This record gives sequence, C-alpha cells and structure tokens, in this order.
Amino acid sequence: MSMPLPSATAEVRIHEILFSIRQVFAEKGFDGASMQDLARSAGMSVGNFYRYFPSKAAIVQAMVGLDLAEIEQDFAEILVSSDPMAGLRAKILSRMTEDCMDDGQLWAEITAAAIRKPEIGIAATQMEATIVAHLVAIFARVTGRDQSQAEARYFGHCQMLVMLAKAVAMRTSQCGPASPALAAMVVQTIDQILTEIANDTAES
Amino acid sequence: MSMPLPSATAEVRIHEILFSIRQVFAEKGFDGASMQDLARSAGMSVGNFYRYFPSKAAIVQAMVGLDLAEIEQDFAEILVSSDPMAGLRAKILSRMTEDCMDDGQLWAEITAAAIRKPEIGIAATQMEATIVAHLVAIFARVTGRDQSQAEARYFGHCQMLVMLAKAVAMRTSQCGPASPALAAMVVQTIDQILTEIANDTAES
DNA sequence: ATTTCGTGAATGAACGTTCACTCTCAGCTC
DNA sequence: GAGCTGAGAGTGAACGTTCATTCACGAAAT
Repeated sequence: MSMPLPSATAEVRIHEILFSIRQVFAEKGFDGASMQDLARSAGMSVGNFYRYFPSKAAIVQAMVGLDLAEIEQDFAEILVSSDPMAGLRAKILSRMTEDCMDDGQLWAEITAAAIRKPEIGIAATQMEATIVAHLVAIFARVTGRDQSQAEARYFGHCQMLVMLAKAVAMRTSQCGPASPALAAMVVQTIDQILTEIANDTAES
Repeated sequence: MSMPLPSATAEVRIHEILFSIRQVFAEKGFDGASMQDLARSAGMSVGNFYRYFPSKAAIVQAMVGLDLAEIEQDFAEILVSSDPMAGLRAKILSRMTEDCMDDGQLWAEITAAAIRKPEIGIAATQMEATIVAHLVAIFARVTGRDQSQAEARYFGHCQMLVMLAKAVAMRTSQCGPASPALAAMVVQTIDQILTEIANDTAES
C-alpha cells in the first residue's frame, strides 16, 4: 500500500513494518491474519517479509517488545517527575480512554495466543513482570522504602493494576467505551489502590 | 473415538458434542481448531458434524448459550437462598479458583473472536447483559429496592464484577493460579463492592 | 563483486464446506 | 412374518480455496 520509504537502518524498518501490520493483526487475529495479508499491509512481497520475521510468533514477540519499550519510556518519565503518583495515575487513566480501541483488540488476540504458543506466552509474561517491576520502583520511591520491601508489600497491588488496565482495554474494544458507571467504578478502584500505597509511607 | 452412546434427543446430543469439543476449542482457538479437529473430537465424521452446526461461529454461539444456561441456574439458586449476598460471594470466588484453568482459556478465545465475528460478539454481549441483570436482581432483593432503582445505582458495580471475574479467569489460564498477594487484592475489591451495596439498603 | 533488498510464482499441506452414499430402523401394506 | 419405504444418523472422499514457506532471480548499494 504505502511507499517503502527510503528510510534508515533495519531496526527502524522493523518498527515501520510492525506499525503498519498492527491493525491487520488486531482485526484478523493470530491465526486469521495470513502471511500474505501481513506482507501486503507492510507494502512488500511475501518473500521479502520472511526476511524480517521468520514466523508469525516472531512478529507478535517483536510487537510485544515494541509496546514494552514504549511503556518503559513512559515509566522512565514518570519515575523522575516531581509527583510520580499523580503522573502514574494520569498515565493509567489515559491508557484506558485514549488508544484503547485498537490496543484492546490487539491485547485480546495476544492474550489468547499467549496461552497457545509458549513463545508468545513467555513474551507476555515477561512484559507483565517488567511493568510490575517498574510499578514497584515507583511505589518504592513514593513511600521511601527500598525496592525489595516495596515489592513484598505492593506486589499484589501492581498485578491488580496491570490486570485491571488490560481488562478495561479489552472490554472497551469489544463493547465500546465503558458506561460512566463502570468507568467510575474503575477509577475508584484504582484511586483506592494508589492512595492505600501513598498513605503507607515508611516512618523515618 | 467414543461409542455414540444410545442417548436421547437431538438437544442432548448437542450438549454432548459441545462438551467433548470444548477443550479443543480452548487449546487451538477459533481459527486454529479446524472442523476436522472438532469432528474427530466429537467422535464423528465431518459431514455429520455439519448436521449439528452449520458453521464454526454457530458452535461458539451454542457454547456461550450453554455456559449462560449454567450460570443462570446458579443465579436462580442464589436468588432464592436465605442469604443471597453470601451465596453470590461464594459463587464468584469459587468461579475464580475452581474451574478457571479451562474456562479462562476458552474465554480468552471467545473474547478475541467476539471482536472479529459480529455474531459471536452479539452472543458475548448478551451474556454479559444477562449476568448483569441477574446481579441487579440480587442487589435489588438485598437492598429492598425495586429493579429499576437498583439498576440505576448498581449498574457499574455489576459490570465491574463481571469484568473482574473474566480478567482473573483469563489471567489464571495464562500465568497459573494468581499469587496470594493478587488473590488478596481481588477478594478485597470484590468484598468492598459487595459491602458497599449491602450497606446501601433503602430506608423503609 | 558481494552483500543486501526486493520480487512473486510455485509447492504441498490443510482448510471449510459439500455431496453422494450407506446403514439402521420404525412404520406401513400385504 | 416378509417386503417395501423414507427419514435420520453417519460416512469420508472430493472441491476449490487459502495457507505458510521456499526459491530462483533481478536491482541497488557498498
């Protein structure tokens, strides 16, 4: 479809491909999207496509990796900001309302595929672990505890936050934007988790 | 594979087929499971299989319908019990620990397929609506409000509960049983939703 | 001159679906 | 009872399509 763009290095090229493929994968699913479909959406021939990704699972792995990199950047910004807790809250809420429509669909597919293909499952599990680790780091900073103490205390909170965010995204892509009543419940739950942690600062 | 069993009516037969198919669908996914696979698992030929289900989507629709019927029976028992709130809580928690391993996998597949195939999406949406309606009925009874008032007040709570239950089931099938910390968070959140409603009884 | 980037036809397997067919058995006539 | 009938349950080969993957080959770039 799109002109190949005379662009730079192979890694950049892979990013471009992943970006242009994204929607096809979300719309047709892991098994539903054929290599022919994907190659066409990437604006290249099948043969050439295989030079970039040796298998379908590799595509998903790369896509997860890309999403993770993006999220890690968000976390980096939040961690060094003056009010990490507020920044985190804003990020979570914006994730839920902003780009969900596409992302939720994709996550539903990845979640389903993760259970079947071990390689995808590993990537997905690793992603959650990484996010949780970043959340723990933020909470450690906010409460003034060290990393391991924060992990022991807030591990469940972090997992809960991740699960909630994913669930909302998936629901949104299936049913359309959440009803105000549901949105209110979600926000309330998140706020409660966050304030419970914020009020749990270590005495000096 | 299995002897045809001399069993009764066509409807019963369909239940048997759905039961024996379930696992294949969960393991291979909507597109991944072929009609040949499914027919073999049902212990019959492809041709005969098509006499029971005209398409793959029809299978999922029937499967959702069966699950819904089962859930409706659970709700019926809860509604007439002496302490519906406790019964409901027990049911939700048992759903999350008991049969999740298989069910979560299946729900991940259905959720993903629901976004792609409108017919499946409709069935899934209807299922959620039905469950929410039953929850509203229980909360109406517990708080002594009428149906429409209960709906206006607790719609978000109900949707939240359904979303949470689904999310936990899907997570369990992907990562194994939730960590104690996460389980505690989930239970806490559910209990909070339920007690918030229980404390909101209408003054007489 | 060699590596990289690109093509798209070819291949063989597997797919969803159809179809012509068999088998079984209850109900009917004689 | 013997013989016919037509409907329901079941079969599996066959059809046309699409799939993932490969490959022989051309164009550009170093």
